[in-house]
Amino acid sequence: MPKIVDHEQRRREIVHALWQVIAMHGLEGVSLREVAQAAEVSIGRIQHYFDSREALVLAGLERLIAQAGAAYDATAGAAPRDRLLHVLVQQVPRSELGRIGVTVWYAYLATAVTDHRIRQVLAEALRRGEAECAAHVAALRGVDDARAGAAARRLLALSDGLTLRVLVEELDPDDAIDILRAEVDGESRTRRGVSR
Amino acid sequence: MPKIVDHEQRRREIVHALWQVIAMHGLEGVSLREVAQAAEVSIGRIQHYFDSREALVLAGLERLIAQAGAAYDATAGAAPRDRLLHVLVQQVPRSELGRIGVTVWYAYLATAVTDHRIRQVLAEALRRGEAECAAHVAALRGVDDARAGAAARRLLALSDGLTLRVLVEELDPDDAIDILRAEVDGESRTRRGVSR
DNA sequence: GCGTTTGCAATATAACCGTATTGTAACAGG
DNA sequence: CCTGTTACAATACGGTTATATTGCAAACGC
Repeated sequence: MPKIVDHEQRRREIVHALWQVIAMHGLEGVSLREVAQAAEVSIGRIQHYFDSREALVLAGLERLIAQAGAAYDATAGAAPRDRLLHVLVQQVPRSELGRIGVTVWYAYLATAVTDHRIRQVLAEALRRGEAECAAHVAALRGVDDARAGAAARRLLALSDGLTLRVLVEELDPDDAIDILRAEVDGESRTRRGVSR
Repeated sequence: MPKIVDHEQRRREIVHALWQVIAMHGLEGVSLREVAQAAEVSIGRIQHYFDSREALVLAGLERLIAQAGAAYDATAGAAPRDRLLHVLVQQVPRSELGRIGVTVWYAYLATAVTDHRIRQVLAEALRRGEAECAAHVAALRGVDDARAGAAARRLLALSDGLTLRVLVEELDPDDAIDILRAEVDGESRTRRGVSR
């Protein structure tokens, strides 16, 4: 019938603009006007592709998760140790571009505390990440599932905390990565002790 | 001359209401009207005691830091190990009241990423906490300052990450505390190995 | 070419925002 | 008692917000 455009691309453009705005002014600073300006499109267009501001914000989170998942899947061929390290290190911002992505991620994480819709989506992603991580730990150290899960939780929490400190500029990204690498490679607390 | 009231108490009441609002709706949901309603006072009163919304929000952060500092000072007589553990564990929300405080703290932490005024105030508090922590680690393990500082950063980051996961309800608070305790007591990576 | 459906842009609307302004009740000091 | 100052409360104002509504141009099937 009429005028066919690439919906997927339109949505992607808008969500990219959304991320820009979040990275600059936080989720608090997200308004349709601001996003429209960043995307250089009209408000009408955004309204056409997203039912509401809330729906847009949620779509932004879902795409962020999907993108991180794809980046992880791309490491499918690597050794467990490398994949584990990748998961832990990926979020530590090294470039300005990486910093934007992580800033957006933490903006969502923070609002998840008070917004239960966002928490649902985010919690599921966290759980998936933890399971992946645990599998690698199990493969790497040959411990049972319970121990691997606990170790995975610890590693991920450490990675989150380090990332947070890098974000508020209280920690150098390279230091954070060094700590994580040491944690993955030189671990002796599992009583099977690889002892570097 | 006229009508003397307790300024300190008035301000405290308003800031408490501010925290309530932040804990419920995030910093995004903070408006003078909302805070006024939570405090059961008029908007005029808030305006009388705080120059602007921004000043109120900042005062909320400063009071939060001061309160945490006081709680820490109250442990002055305890052993280094206990004080260290206190710093790490204090923020893990165990009660509903504690949860409110930590929620507010993380709301500020998240906006610090994009708001540089808040980052300044917050970064200084983080640095102070790290220094305290490092001193205890040094006393506890007898390592040099550089190593103690690195260990302190690691412990604090771990605590932050665990707390974050408790907040989004992906981790049980008791599990988080167990991990932290094990980290403080059963640490063997420092090559002085206390070996539990 | 024609009608229909899509893809928007433009505009209207109603709510809410921070802040400035104005008015007033209370009270301490002379 | 009176005067001056404080501590507000009430309200007005200009701006921004999300969203609903309206209208129109483009383009495909026929």
